[in-house]
Amino acid sequence: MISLDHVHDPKPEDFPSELEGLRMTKQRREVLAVILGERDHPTANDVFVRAKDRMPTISLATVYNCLEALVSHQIVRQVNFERESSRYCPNLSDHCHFQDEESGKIHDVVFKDGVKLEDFLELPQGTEISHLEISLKGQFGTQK
Amino acid sequence: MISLDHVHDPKPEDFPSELEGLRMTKQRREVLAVILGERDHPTANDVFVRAKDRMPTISLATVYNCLEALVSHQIVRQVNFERESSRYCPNLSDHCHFQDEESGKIHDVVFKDGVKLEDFLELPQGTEISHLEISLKGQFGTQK
DNA sequence: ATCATAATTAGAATAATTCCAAATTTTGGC
DNA sequence: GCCAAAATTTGGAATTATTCTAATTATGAT
Ligand SMILES: [Mn+2]
Ligand SMILES: [Mn+2]
Ligand SMILES: [Zn+2]
Ligand SMILES: [Zn+2]
Repeated sequence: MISLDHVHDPKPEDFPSELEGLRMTKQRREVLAVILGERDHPTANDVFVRAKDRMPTISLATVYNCLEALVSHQIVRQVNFERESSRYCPNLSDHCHFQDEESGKIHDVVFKDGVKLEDFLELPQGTEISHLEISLKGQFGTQK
Repeated sequence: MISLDHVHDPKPEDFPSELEGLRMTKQRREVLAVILGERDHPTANDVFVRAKDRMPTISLATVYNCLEALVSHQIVRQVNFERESSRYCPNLSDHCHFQDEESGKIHDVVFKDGVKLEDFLELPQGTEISHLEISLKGQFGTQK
């Protein structure tokens, strides 16, 4: 697993020409830079609008193509809340998502130390989990 | 909270004329009977097709209206897997969903006894959770 | 029965995403 | 560097789940 998590305000040039076996084209770099730059879980359209700032010729289809490439190579994560449009998250560590219903903002939520999913769920023996998504909504705590 | 969970192969007539403050119209009864009858987490269109058997005049718009009414009155639950169409579940007890990638079938998964969400997640103090969805995908265990 | 309100219906509209076919860019071999 | 093949990008069309609209029908209260 790569670790791009610490890269704040990244420039597209910061990325090598290949990542996780995926060719890093100009557009893919730009899309990745957008997602790493402001970690607010943007939608595809958000990414499109932001990417156009530095790359006015990029198309929405390309943004979707890039997102799909980045997700399938596990460079970014796709995040879903019910039937809302998908959002994208550069945090590759184990975590889930909480949406504050007042602000609409999405927060990363990490698991407590040492907890394993199997400790929580009655899963039949031999179950192999390939994908897990936990999404919460509610009122974010005022205190930190 | 009502408990319709034990009702197997229900007839629309089994339901009272009002449930959880919701008027039980012919169509709402039929939609609910479909969801309780075969507990395979049908999509809206699945429900529509099945409902038409006994009520050939029902419309898809009505199925959507009924589902929205039943969900908002907490008589059934809406279940989402990534960007797939929503599915509907009559099990009102606390549980989450596992989709077997081989068969596509969705299984209810219950939480182990006594576990609380706050034991698993680093949530800021004062967080109020109004909605929670946990969706898993993978290979279902061959052994029971 | 009358009236007001709520629910149903068919079809149109919406919107996120995917598909398509053409144009462009990149790559690797020479 | 030049060329052919392969990969990527692009604009626009297509898809599809869901929502909306406006007309019709059913319900419940008086
Ligand atoms: Mn995912
Ligand atoms: Mn829900
Ligand atoms: Zn995240
Ligand atoms: Zn269920």
